[in-house]
Amino acid sequence: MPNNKLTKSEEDYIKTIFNLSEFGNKQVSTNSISKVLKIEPASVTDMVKKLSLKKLIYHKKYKGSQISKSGIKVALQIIRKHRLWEVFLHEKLNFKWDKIHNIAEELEHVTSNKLIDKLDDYLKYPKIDPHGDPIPNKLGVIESNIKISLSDLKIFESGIVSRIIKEDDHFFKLLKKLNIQIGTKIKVIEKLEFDNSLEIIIDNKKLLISKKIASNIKITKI
Amino acid sequence: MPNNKLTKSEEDYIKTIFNLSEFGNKQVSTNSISKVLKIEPASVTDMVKKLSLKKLIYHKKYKGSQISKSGIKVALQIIRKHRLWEVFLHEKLNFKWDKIHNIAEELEHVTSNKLIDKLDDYLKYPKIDPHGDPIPNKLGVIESNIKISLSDLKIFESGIVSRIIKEDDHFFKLLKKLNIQIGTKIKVIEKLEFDNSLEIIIDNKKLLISKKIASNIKITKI
DNA sequence: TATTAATTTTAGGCATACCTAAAAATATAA
DNA sequence: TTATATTTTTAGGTATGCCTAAAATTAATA
Repeated sequence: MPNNKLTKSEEDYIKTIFNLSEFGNKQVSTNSISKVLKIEPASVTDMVKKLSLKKLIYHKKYKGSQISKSGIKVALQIIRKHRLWEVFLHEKLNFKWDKIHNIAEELEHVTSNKLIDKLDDYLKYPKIDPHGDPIPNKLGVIESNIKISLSDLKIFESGIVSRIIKEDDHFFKLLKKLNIQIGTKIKVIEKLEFDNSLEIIIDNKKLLISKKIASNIKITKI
Repeated sequence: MPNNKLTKSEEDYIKTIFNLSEFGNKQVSTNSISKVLKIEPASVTDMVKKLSLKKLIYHKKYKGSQISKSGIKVALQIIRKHRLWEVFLHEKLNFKWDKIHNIAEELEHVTSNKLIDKLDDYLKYPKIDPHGDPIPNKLGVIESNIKISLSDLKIFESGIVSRIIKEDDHFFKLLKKLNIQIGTKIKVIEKLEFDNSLEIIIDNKKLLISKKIASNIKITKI
């Protein structure tokens, strides 16, 4: 039960731990949090203790952190805010989809629940954000939809890009150059044994992408 | 020249000092800042020193603070953000005009300039916010319009309510009860010598309001 | 298994932005 | 003009959220 309002920092940690935990199932290491948030491990330990006291996560010394039920609840609401603001920025203010993440990162910490519910209504209750990520509803429920990683597609299978996992400016730029965005149709025609690169076809053009790139792109099979 | 980004606190102080200074003309006392922000005078002194170092204000020990040119520039941009968000909340999200202030108070600190310019465009460059306050443009320029206090109206003169000065929930509720809002037409028919109360007519109904109420309502004469 | 390497935690510090209590300066009133 | 009241500042303290360096624990490897 999250009684008190959380600080921006606390919210950032909860969101990160949730994202790393794969829906609360995995233990999350101090180091991994440190890397995502670019905060030293020692500082992460401090905060992780604090969140543990607030029962938002469970933490055992040297054993990593696991997000609690109330932690998940909190995380889903932050993610809801983030993604609704992304929809707003993209659809209403005409921001390019690769520019919205950083701004939404700030807007997600604005506290009013009334605000986010009215925004949701204004945007007509969207189900996914411009990156293809699903938007939790007011109760934190996410409508499930089947997505797999592009790197898990088999040879001669095709799919529609529905989500970009790594949210990073460099990666966004790369995708732009490759003409890959949400909605793009991709067919895999070869998987190289040498380094697991994928040969794919987009708009009738062949190109080669690394395993790392492919595993950061989620698609829905067609 | 404001080089570095300001913290939320610094922005709150700058805005407050600007508001108290009547467009940079008046010295602002440490006590008055303390009262508006509900922060102890000793803490105000700390911050005022800091802002002075950043050349956003001039401060002489025991003599009060005066906002500088670059301070005014900063203040106008914060005010611009605040009022544009108020327009958004009122017009797009259908918030009642007496509910928007607190939310805008948070949104005004979101940093992206690109965001606020796109919002301005989306809202079609509004000139006033839902309280009737003018919105500075990108360059900080405010379109002037002649407004006087309702308490300065003479007997048998009329005006349209264009601005509520005191931003306070109790006052908003009172105005609601009196049926006074932005756009309301008011005619003064009597000024009582006893306590300077005003007898006014709204919608053909007579009522009595105190000097204090009247001086917190700005109108444009008609 | 013993040693080395990596991870995590503890301990002690720092900046921000607030606080209280007391001192200094200024303003007001007798 | 002197005494008193008010305002403002100084001095010292606190919580938050970060840091570095070193110690403790766990993991990897020879």
